Amino acid sequence: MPRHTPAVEDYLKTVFEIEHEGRVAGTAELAERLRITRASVSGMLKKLAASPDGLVRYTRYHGVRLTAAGRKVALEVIRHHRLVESYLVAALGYGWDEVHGEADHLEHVISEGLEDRIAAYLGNPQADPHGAPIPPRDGNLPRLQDRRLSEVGVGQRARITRVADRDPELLRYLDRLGLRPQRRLRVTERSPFDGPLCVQVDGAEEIYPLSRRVTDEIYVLVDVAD
Amino acid sequence: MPRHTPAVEDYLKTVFEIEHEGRVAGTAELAERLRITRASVSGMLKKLAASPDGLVRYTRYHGVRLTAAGRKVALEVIRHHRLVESYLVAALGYGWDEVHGEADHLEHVISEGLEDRIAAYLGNPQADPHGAPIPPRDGNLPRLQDRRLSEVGVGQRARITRVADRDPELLRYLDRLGLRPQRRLRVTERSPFDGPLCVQVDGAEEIYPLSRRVTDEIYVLVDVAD
DNA sequence: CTCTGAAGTTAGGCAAGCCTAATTTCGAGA
DNA sequence: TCTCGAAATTAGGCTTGCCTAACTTCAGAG
Repeated sequence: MPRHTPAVEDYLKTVFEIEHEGRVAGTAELAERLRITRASVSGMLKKLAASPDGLVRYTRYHGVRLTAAGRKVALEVIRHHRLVESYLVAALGYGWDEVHGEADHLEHVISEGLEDRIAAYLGNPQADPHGAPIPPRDGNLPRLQDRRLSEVGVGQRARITRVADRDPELLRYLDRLGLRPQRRLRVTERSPFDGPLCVQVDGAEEIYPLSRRVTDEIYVLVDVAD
Repeated sequence: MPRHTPAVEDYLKTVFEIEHEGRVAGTAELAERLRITRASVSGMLKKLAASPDGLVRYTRYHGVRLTAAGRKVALEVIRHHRLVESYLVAALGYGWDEVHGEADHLEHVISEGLEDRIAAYLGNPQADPHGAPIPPRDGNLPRLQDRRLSEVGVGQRARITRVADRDPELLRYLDRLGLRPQRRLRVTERSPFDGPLCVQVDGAEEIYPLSRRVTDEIYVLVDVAD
């Protein structure tokens, strides 16, 4: 399989992420997430779709979709990213709030051989330090049935599956509260009008009120009552 | 200090290496080592010299020289390269013949923070797996008084300081013969007309005949007889 | 069904870096 | 000192990927 430029890899990765959240990737959202102008995105999408690599299907004014080939490249980039994050934490003492930026650069430069060695060193982990699943070498990304903490009702118990990794400040905050993947919690209260949602973590005493901005970034698996 | 593109970093690194071998970096040699055309090198040198960064002094038809600023950048890149090589060998089980290519890409992407953590993990090593000295964080590269094995006279004893790291095949060959940094050897014979030079390694029985192509790539410190 | 604002596209430009082909300069030897 | 081949440079062109400014299209509200 051919090599792609960092820019192309970033587009594919981002399209994948948006699709994985269940939306169609549009110019505006891509532009915002890639921190470039909409015009630039338009131009790039046109070129990508015209390329013989066939990574993307694109209908003017109606967004892009990854082809199977494009999805494969995106998954490789994401695998690199999440393996690197895991490695930096496990082997070099990084905090989970420090690895995202570093991985964003390294993901494009890691060879397949280095990827393999890192994966082997870590024992082929299934998730990165933020709980995000690591795609297997040539497989797909498991579709987890988790949902935002902001959507959980009062009284329900849940287990944290993952948290957004983009904002280091948020990560340090969550860390202080013990809101980490695998941790269990219970929603004790929800105020109306996007008011704070209160959680009790892992049977501890204290109850934390969390803003909408925070609960939107925490994903949980709600206990089934049967 | 400003960031530079991988291309610029590669130019500076290569100019440094040539200067460190005691020559003035000319267009032809840079082109060959960077695997691009002379025309491209000419153009880049002009731009580099005209840039306000002042990394390089350049006289048309007479080669480039690094300024203090350029030398500093070059040393940082080389430090990255050699730390990465060392790390891959020490922490991820790479062979010394496998790390050069990987490091050539990673050297441009490593942050200062990652550089520090790698150096700390390794205990601030002074040399990479091929024996090449690692420049200290903000210092210069020690000028070792070593010379090519091809210049050593018959009967002399010497200690290997470093070997060229570019050719993986050569490295595997040297490895098989035990010709590694710190290893001691004695020159037993030199045939005329660039014929083979024979060495006995570390008091072992066997004597290996080495071609000029090989002895030019091994650097040694000859024992002083006093 | 029309209007309008948000979303998207096109046009034109620029910097980085590379290329080939043509030309100039250098410097060593006759 | 002249010449000539090697070394270097210039001229012109291409791709990638980004930009701003001007425009078009879409889709939802009235």
